[in-house]
Formats: sequence, structure tokens, C-alpha cells
Amino acid sequence: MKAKGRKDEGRLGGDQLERVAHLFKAFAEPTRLAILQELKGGSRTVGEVVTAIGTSQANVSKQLRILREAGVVKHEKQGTSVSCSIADPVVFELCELVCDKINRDLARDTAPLRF
Amino acid sequence: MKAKGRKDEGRLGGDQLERVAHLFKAFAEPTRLAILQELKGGSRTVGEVVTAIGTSQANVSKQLRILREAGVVKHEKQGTSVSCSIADPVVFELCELVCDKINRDLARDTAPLRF
DNA sequence: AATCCATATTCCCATGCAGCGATGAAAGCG
DNA sequence: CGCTTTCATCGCTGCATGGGAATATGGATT
Repeated sequence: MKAKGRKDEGRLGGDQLERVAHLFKAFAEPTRLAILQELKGGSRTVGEVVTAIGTSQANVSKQLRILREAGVVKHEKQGTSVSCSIADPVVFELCELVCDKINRDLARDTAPLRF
Repeated sequence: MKAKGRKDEGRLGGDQLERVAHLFKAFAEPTRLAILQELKGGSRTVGEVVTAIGTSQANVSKQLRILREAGVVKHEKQGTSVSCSIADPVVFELCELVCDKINRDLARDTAPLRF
């Protein structure tokens, strides 16, 4: 009967919820979102990302590690530098859904201009 | 020409990135995900959520507030108690995308059993 | 080997925040 | 009016983490 997981109609346990939360957390930071936005334009070296988003190199490296370990960004050694790129197109879908929701809510706030 | 925002091919500024990050942050916590999962089954009072996920009432109230302020959960006074429900179906899409991604990555980790 | 460059890592500090206990506030009910 | 129920809020503590400065690592060039 394969009672593996799935004990309560697909309700997730604590460990799995932590997994999900951990992945969401990768997106829950302006600096990391800025990095993702930069990578949306294609592969960039770490140095290019640093100059693009204007924070310290140490910080970019650290945030890139978080994104990589979340399976969101991919690293590739290319000659002397390291080239980064989006590892999973789900990034775009997630960001689009979230942005659309924000825009909807903003419209709802601003809409009552009707007179 | 409506030059509102949109200064660099749709790249978001710091404030807007913070908005996006803030919304993602609402999902970046196991307790809040457990609450959302419980509400996925329909409206629940605060008390029902408390007994369902097994943490303090104070904590549930606080996390519900965060979810409500993020526009993710809706509160409605019903008699003596407060009924909560999912305010935006985008919740389901987001969670589904994230879960699918995790399952894909897990499969990729477990797959190389080939010999 | 010495050196330069691009990244990664370590140490440190400050902030944020989840969780608990206690208290407050507000609506039903005797 | 008190009393209970239901939920929200406050104060607090411990832990996680974003960010900077300094340092380590590792490849390339000379």
C-alpha cells in the first residue's frame, strides 16, 4: 500500500514544510532578487553581478551561494572567472505570479479614484 | 508616453524589490505554511488553526497577522470567533510550483541509482 | 616562485524575528 | 455586572542572518 508519506491527504510534515520554507526564503531577500533579476538577462560573472547591483563582493558571493544551494542558480567555471545563470525557469514563473499579485493589490488600493 | 516606472527595461528598484521580498517572506516560514495548508481545507477559526498545528495561540495570531498583511489570508468576524481563509488563490499556484521544483530536485538526487 | 586577478570564506556586528508567557480587549452569557 | 470565551498585543529571549572588512584560495601570467 505504499504508506510512504501522504498520511493525511497530502498534508506535509514538519521536515517537508521546512524544505518548502527554505526554498521560499531564497526569494525573500531584495539583494538576492536583484541578483536573479540581473541573471534574467543571461549569464553573468560574479564580478559583473557585483558591479551591476552595487554591494560588496563578499555579500554577492554569499547570496549566490544561497541561491545555488537552493537549486535556483547554477555556477560554471569559465576560464578565470565564474559564470552564473538561472538554473530553473521556475524562477520566472514564481516572480511573475508574485509581481502580478502585488500589482493587483496595488490596483485595488489605488482604484477607488472613481467619482 | 507614460514614463511611469519602467526606467530600465522593467528592472525593479529597491523599493519594489523589497515589496516582492516581503511577499515571498510570508511563505518563508514553516509555521505560516502549516497555517496555509490548514486553510487550504476551507475556512477555520483561529482556535481551530491553533489546535490543528499545535503551537501557541499567541504565535498563531502573530503569524496570521503577517499573512493577512501580505494579502494572503482574509479575516472575518463570525459571532464570537474569527474565521480565516485564503484571500488569493495565487497561494496554491505558488506552493504547487515550489513543491514541484523540490520534487524534481529530489528525484534528480535519488535518480542516479542506475548501475 | 612571485604576483595579480576573481571568488570564496571567516570573523564580527547589528537587526529581525519566531516563539513563549502574561496581559489586554471585546463579545456572548449567567 | 461579573465570568467565560476568543482573539490580539506586549515584553522578552534566543537564534538566524544580512552586511562589511579582512583574509584565504586558486588559477593564470610572467
